[in-house]
Amino acid sequence: MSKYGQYCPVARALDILGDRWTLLIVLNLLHGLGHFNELERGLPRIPKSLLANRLRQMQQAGIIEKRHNDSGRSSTEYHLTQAGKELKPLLMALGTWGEAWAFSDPVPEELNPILLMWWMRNQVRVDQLPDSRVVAQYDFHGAETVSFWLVLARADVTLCLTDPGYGIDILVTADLATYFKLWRQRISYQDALDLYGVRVDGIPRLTRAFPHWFGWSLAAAPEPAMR
Amino acid sequence: MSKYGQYCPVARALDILGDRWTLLIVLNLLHGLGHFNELERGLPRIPKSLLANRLRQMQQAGIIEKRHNDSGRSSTEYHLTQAGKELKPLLMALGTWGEAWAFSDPVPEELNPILLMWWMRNQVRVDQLPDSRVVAQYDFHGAETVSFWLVLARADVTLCLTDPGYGIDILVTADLATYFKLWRQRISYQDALDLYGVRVDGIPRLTRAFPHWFGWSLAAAPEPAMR
DNA sequence: CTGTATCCGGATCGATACTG
DNA sequence: CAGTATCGATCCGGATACAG
Repeated sequence: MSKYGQYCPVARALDILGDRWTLLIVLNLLHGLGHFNELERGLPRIPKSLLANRLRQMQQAGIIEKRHNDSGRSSTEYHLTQAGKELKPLLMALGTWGEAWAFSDPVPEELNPILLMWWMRNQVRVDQLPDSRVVAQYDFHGAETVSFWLVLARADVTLCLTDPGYGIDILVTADLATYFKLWRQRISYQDALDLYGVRVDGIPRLTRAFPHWFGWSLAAAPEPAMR
Repeated sequence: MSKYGQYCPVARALDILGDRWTLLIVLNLLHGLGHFNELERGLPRIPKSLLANRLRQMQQAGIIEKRHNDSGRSSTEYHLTQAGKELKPLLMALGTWGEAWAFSDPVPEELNPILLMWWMRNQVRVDQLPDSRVVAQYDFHGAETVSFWLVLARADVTLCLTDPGYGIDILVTADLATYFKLWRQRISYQDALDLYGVRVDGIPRLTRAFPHWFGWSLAAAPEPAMR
């Protein structure tokens, strides 16, 4: 047993939550990701076997439950129980502290553009999107230049690693580290455009609306992600 | 490196705080324990070497600092930095969640009476004590019967494993598991006396005051620990 | 008494490969 | 899509020894 053996609420909580990856899995579940492979995408360095173990442990601890949708083709889904949902204040406290005391500029190992795109995909506020589908291309230049595409529609948001072929409505061009900092609100949207060389090109109707399409689900108030 | 490699405030916070024992060390520091051996007493299962490692890491992470009191004989003291002090809301969130969702009755391995006595010693509100020294003897019966003594004075509170020899002013008799639950406020002081066989004997002036001598440092409001 | 360093067996983690 | 299996590297727990 890897337990603390103390009759103390904090120690008891850490018995359940203290294992590596556990709280990051909860964070992903709070963001609405539920499938095994979705979780894996959000936790790039986790071994599959460890993810499977953690999910089993978390189920046993009563913070998540597994649901089998036999009817639909995408079968298994993990959901937070009430106990799991009530971890949100804890995750917010962690995030607040991390922002204040552990959030210097990104280091090279953290500049994984696919993870950034995945985060953005998951934070799209579909209710803010225009009626017709929008394709946004992101060109990131950093160590090397890479491109990704987001196909934004109310019914579904898809992240593509190759041009989906519908034509480009919005072209975002940015330094990768800069865009990470923008996404994390370390710099404002206006400063990103004015001072940090981020470009958002397309017809004005779309580029004006663009910064309002992304949200910040763990923030207390549902503010625009970028402003 | 045992880092998550994500540019995310939560992941960054967990890079620093996620190692085993780290948050429990912070908890002890928040309770005012500062010496190496005090921390060791509050973390009964931690290897000395691991405690030394963690303190070094925490120092490097900037959440604690080491102070050498060359003048006094008890040399080194560890203190929380501002970053460390601001972990208090996080620890409180952990405690709140743990109380709500992970705080069933104690299991036998958790019934360490010395740890309980140590917690009580550390939570004495010296300002509530009477002017003259009080000796309280605790007789715990559980798997076996054990006794401890608390010498309570404004200037100093001492935990003894043998009778200090000043005479006994207050005698507390209780089942060990029951007293743990009382200490953690899972049962009220009144119920402990009326329903759970806890006895507090001595002259009325002292036994009436007794439950107000202990505090709950992490609680938001400085309420009496037991009522 | 306080604090640190070292050693070792076992548990956990990380990376890769493989399966239904 | 949703996992298992395997294996070397790392970390943890416990004991012991050592220095101011």
